[in-house]
Amino acid sequence: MAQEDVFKKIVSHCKEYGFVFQSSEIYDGLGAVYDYGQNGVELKNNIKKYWWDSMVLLHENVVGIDSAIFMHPTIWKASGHVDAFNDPLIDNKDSKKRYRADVLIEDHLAKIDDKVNKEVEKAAKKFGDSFDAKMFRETNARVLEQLSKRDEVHARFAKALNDSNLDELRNIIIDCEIVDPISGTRNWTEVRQFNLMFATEMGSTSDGAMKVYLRPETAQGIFVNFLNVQKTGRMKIPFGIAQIGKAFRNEIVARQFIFRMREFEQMEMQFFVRPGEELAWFEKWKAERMQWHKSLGFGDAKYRYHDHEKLAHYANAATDIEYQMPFGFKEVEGIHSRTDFDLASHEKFSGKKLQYFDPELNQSYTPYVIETSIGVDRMFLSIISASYQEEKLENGEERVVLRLPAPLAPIKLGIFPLVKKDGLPEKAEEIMNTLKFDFKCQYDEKDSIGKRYRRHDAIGTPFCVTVDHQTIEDNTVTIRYRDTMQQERVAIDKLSGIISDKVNIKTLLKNL
RNA sequence: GCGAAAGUAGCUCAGUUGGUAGAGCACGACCUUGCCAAGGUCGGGGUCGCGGGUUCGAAUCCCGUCUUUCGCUCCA
Repeated sequence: MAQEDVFKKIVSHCKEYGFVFQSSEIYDGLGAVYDYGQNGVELKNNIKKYWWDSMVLLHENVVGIDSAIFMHPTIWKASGHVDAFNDPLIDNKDSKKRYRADVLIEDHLAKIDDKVNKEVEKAAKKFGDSFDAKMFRETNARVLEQLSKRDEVHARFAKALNDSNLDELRNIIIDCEIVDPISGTRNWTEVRQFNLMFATEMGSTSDGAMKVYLRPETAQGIFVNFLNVQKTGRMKIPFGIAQIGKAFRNEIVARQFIFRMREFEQMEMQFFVRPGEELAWFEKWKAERMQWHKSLGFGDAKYRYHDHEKLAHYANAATDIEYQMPFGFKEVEGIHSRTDFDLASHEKFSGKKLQYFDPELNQSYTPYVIETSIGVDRMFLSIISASYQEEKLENGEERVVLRLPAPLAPIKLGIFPLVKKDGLPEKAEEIMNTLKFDFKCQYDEKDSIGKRYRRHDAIGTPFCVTVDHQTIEDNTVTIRYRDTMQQERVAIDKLSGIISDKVNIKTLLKNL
């Protein structure tokens, strides 16, 4: 089966079995926004718990917070998002290609500069050591004109950028007769601004409302609380702050199901270290995070690192952990060495000192930061993709089974009476009522027993028990395993012992 | 945003040159059966994405629009 078909089936499966629904579906949907259904939310919560516990429970020096989605707007100036998330874009109508208008102009100006410089060099050769720019200008009207035209465009460009004047950017492209490198034409659309941050207003308009953004990442909530946590928690460097929460990006193109959404959830941890020690910590977290993924048992070959060659302005090392999705290897988690960029920038913009006094070194410094940032929804997709299997059975039939790691499964145990009479439903309910405090159980008496097993295969339930007539006599049930489809007869009071360990997040954590 | 394709029941789809909408699965009730998607009877569910137009009559033809998917593009 082609990979795209597998992906389509996974998307359908997610809807059919209550994992993921398109947002606002009865109103034709809302682009690139999705809702998690009754099974999806359980799986997602389990993923979050696995991450949270691996960070906060297993590391004495990592604590969590839950910061607000709304933050002071200046935070996004300090973080660089206000500038970096604003791209003026223009399309060429012939080649159908899209360009950043400012990059187009910059490239053009670089070419002109190059050309003028060559002319100057040529003249320098001709005039020898006695050459100077003034002399050259006086003797070469043509180049003089070029120089002045160049300076004029540079000035216009700088002003247009400063004013965010989109029309002027387009005028420059037209006036400079910039052509599309592919189509070679000058058939351009308008320049449009794409702001990747969602904005809303806070405060009543009569008082003068303030424009606030929905956070495009959770990390800044951690940075601005760095001192609060460090002081009140008496944290000593090195230490980390973890957070799980929603983030919002107004993506130009959001595609591939829940892989790229406009509203999504992140699990981020910022780890504060001594300057100079950041690269060693970067390597440590890089390895540790990979181990977290591999512990799910989907096969090590499904994961790889992708080291960044081109680094963002704040980073001095960066890597992605990629997972082999049905549509190729894709980033699931990013690990970045962010230097002191964020804390230093917030110091500058807020005017508050964000430093740590290190008693061992007997000095204060702005800590360096290693960030681990993982998309919950991408993780969800990778787990569903890895777990979804269509199996050919010995009898020639096919079954669809979600081989989720048991601790992540939405339902841990299906409880069925073999028939809907003879007191079997009552007995099944009784078992349900004793076990439901320990893990998520689901009772089902509808349809044949085989059908009920298959329904639970489809949502990844690792265990099902069936109450039959023998149960009434000797208090034993059959337990049926999802992966092998094998059954065995066990005493009811042994059930909890058999299942508990296998479905506990602890089981995953102990592999780390 | 550009280009292409698609949109009919919860799902997968059929629907003839235009004549008031169908199947399988799923869902609900009951009967029979009882360990791997059983059989039977009955039943619920659709203003055919939405809005206009042509026509005596539109799921079907025309225009517009919305949404989705894929490609381009972008991606901290």
